[in-house]
Amino acid sequence: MEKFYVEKTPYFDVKETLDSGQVFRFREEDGVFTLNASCHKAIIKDLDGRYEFTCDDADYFYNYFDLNTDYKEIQDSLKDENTLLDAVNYGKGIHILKQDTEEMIYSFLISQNNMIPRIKAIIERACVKMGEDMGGYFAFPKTEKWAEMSVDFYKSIGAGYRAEYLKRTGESLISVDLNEWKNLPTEELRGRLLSLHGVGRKVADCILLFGFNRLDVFPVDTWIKKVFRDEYPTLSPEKMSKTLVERYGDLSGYVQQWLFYYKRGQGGRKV
DNA sequence: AGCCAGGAAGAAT
DNA sequence: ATTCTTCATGGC
Repeated sequence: MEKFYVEKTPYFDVKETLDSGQVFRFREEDGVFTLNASCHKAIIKDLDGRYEFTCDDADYFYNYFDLNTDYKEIQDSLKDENTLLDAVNYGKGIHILKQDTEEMIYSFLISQNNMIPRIKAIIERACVKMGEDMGGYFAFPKTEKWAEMSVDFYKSIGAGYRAEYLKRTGESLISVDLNEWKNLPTEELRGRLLSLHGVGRKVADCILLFGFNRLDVFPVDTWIKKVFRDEYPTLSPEKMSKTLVERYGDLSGYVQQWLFYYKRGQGGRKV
């Protein structure tokens, strides 16, 4: 196991980052976070002023938590809008994680029309039953496994009507090299994602943001709709997303995450 | 009982 | 090209 330390600042907070709905495989016990990402594991402790990361791969998690990006500069460059400033202040320590592409695809297939605690539970069961045993924890299942298991199996772990999406997307991705997709411009990459059964605009944008680190996207979910329904009452979710990307440009991904976390927190979390 | 949750597919218009 | 209906599941 490797260790590294990161100073706790107003611009980086592990709890806010993990709890902001972009990642599902973590738990908190007595202020200690246990996180699984792809085939990796990290234990993060808040030691009175700095974070201690104990993990299998320090380089992986340093990059994963996006610790080379200056979030103060990003926040300082945002427009002077009341709601946005309140949202940034509320989730000031959120970073956009650089997560595994495959993990984001299957995770956000499961996320649609679902609740975060349930999403976490379904993914956990999938990892336990499908993922490689890493000794004490399980890796996120690979595409070959998602293609292999049956629709009935996915229903048995609680996926509901999304079971077919998981099966068919697994079969589709067998013949895909996702590393090639990483070189595509955002628009074209979104098109590839939309060709997957069960991936619509919102899920595609979440995969683009969290799985490809594309910041020029603005996922519009039920919470973001609440934020902008007064300002854009007639826009469909897709047009709302396009409008917001025009408005916030390459900062769209950050802005979306701050607003999502703020609105969901204000609206009353269901844990 | 009905509505909601990090929505999308398929059908109807 | 848009709008409507249906789709599991569980909490409230």
